[in-house]
Amino acid sequence: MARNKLSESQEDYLKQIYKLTGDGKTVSTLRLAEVLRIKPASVTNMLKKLSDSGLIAYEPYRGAGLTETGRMVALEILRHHRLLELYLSEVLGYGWEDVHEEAERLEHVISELFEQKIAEALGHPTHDPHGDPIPSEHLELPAGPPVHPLSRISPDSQGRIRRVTAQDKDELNMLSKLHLTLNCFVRVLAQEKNGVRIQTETEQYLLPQTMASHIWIEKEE
Amino acid sequence: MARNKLSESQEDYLKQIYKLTGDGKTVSTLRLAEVLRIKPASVTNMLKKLSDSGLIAYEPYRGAGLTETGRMVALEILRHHRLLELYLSEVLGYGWEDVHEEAERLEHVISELFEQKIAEALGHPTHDPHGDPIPSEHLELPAGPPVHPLSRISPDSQGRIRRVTAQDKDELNMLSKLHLTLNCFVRVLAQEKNGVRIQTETEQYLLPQTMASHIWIEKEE
DNA sequence: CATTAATATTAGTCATGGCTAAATTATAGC
DNA sequence: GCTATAATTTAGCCATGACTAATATTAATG
Repeated sequence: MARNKLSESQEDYLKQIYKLTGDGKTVSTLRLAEVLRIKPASVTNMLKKLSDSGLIAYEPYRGAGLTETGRMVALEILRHHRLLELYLSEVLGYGWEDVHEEAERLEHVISELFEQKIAEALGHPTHDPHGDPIPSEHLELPAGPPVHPLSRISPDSQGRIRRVTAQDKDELNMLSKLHLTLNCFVRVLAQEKNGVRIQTETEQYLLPQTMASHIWIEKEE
Repeated sequence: MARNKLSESQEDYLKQIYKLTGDGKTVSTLRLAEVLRIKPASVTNMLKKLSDSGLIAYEPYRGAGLTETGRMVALEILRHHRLLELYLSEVLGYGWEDVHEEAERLEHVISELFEQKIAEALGHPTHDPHGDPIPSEHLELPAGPPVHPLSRISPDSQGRIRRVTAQDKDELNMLSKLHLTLNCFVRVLAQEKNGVRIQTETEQYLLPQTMASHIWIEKEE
C-alpha cells in the first residue's frame, strides 16, 4: 500500500493493465509482455511488486487486474498522456503521428501544475486527437457516443469518425493522407473480402481490413 | 566514446560540470557531490564512467573537466532547460520560482522536435527568465553585456538587472515581490556591512548581501 | 485421463547508480 | 620534512528492473 512515487516502469504497467482490462476482465502475463515489449518472466516479477504495493490484484497463473488505487494511478497517467497529445497537436503543431511518442515520455514527468496549465490552455477538453476520452481532473471518464468499427458496419450506413485506434506511425500518417481523421464523414459502400469500400467527403476507395478495424464511427441518420 | 543515449544522471553530471568549469578550470569531486546531492564516493564512480565514454577529462585526485563532446551534450541540455523555463514562464504562465523544478525534469525527455517547436513559439530567444544565455540550435552561446553583482557595485552607480542567479524558490519569490526581476532598474545608494542599500523604480531598501550577490547589473551612464 | 503444447513462474545473472566504511592521497601547519 | 586533516578513491553492498534457462502449471487433444 506504499503511496510513494512510482517508477516510470510501474506507471507503464498500470497504464497497460488498465487498457487491457477495460471490460472488467483480467489480463495475462503474456499479453502484458507483448504490449510492454518485456519478457514474460520480467512481467511476473513486476506483477508481484505491484501486487505487494496494493496497486493490482494478481493471482499467479490467473492474470492481473487493477485495484481502485491502481486504477486511479492509471487514469492519472492516461490523463497526462492524452492532454499532452492534444497539446502537442493543437498548440505546438505536431503531426498526428508524432504526438504519441513524445507524450509517452512526457507523461511520467510532468507536474500537477503542468497538467492544469495545459488543460486550461486547451479549454478542459474531453477527447484527444485520436478520439480517446481524457479523464477529468477528478479522474472521471467522459461519456462518448456509441461507436462501431468501420470493419463491421453495414453497407449504406454513414457517420463520422469518433475514434482512431491505430498506433503505428505509418498507418496514422496514411490515414491522415486519406482524410480519415477525427470527425471526418464516411459512408460505407460495401464490405468486401479485402476490406471496406468507403466514400469520404471527396474520395472513394477500398480500405484494408486492418485499417478499417481501427476506425470507429458514430452512425448518423 | 560510446555515442549511445545518456542516462538522466549522466546528463545531470555533465550539466553541473559545465556550470562549475566555466572559467576553464576543473571541478572537484566534493564540489560536484555537493551540487548533485550525491555522496563523493558515488561521484567518483560516475566520473570514471563518463571518462571512459570520452565525455569528460578526469584525473584522479585532480578533478574533472568536459571534453568537446561532453561540452556539446551539456550545452544541449542547457538549451533544453532554458528554453523550457522560458516557455513555462511566458506561454504557460508559470511563476518565476516554479519554472526551474519543472524544467529540471523535462529537459531530459523532450525530443529535438519539441525543442524546435518551443524555440519557434518563443521566437528563438537568447536568454531565459533568469537572464541565463540560451545556447543556439548550433550550441553557440549568445554574448551578453558585461555585468556586475549588485554586492560589488560602487555607490551612485545604476543600471538594469540582466541576470539573477538565485536558485532557491523562496528567494526568487522574494526578489519578485521586491520588483528585482530581469531588466528592472536599480540604483546603488550605499554598500553597508549588512547589505546593499538600493533604489528601485518605486522603492528603497537594504538588500542582504547574499541576495545582492545573486543579482547582476549592466551599468548605465 | 494421459499427454502435450502453451503459458507462467522460479532461480539466478547482469547493469545502473546509488550507499557506507575503509584505505589512500594531497595539503597545510609546524 | 613530518604529520594532522581534508579530500578522494577503493571495495563491497543494495534496490531496481531488465534478462535467460529451468521448472511448474494450465488447457487442449486424442
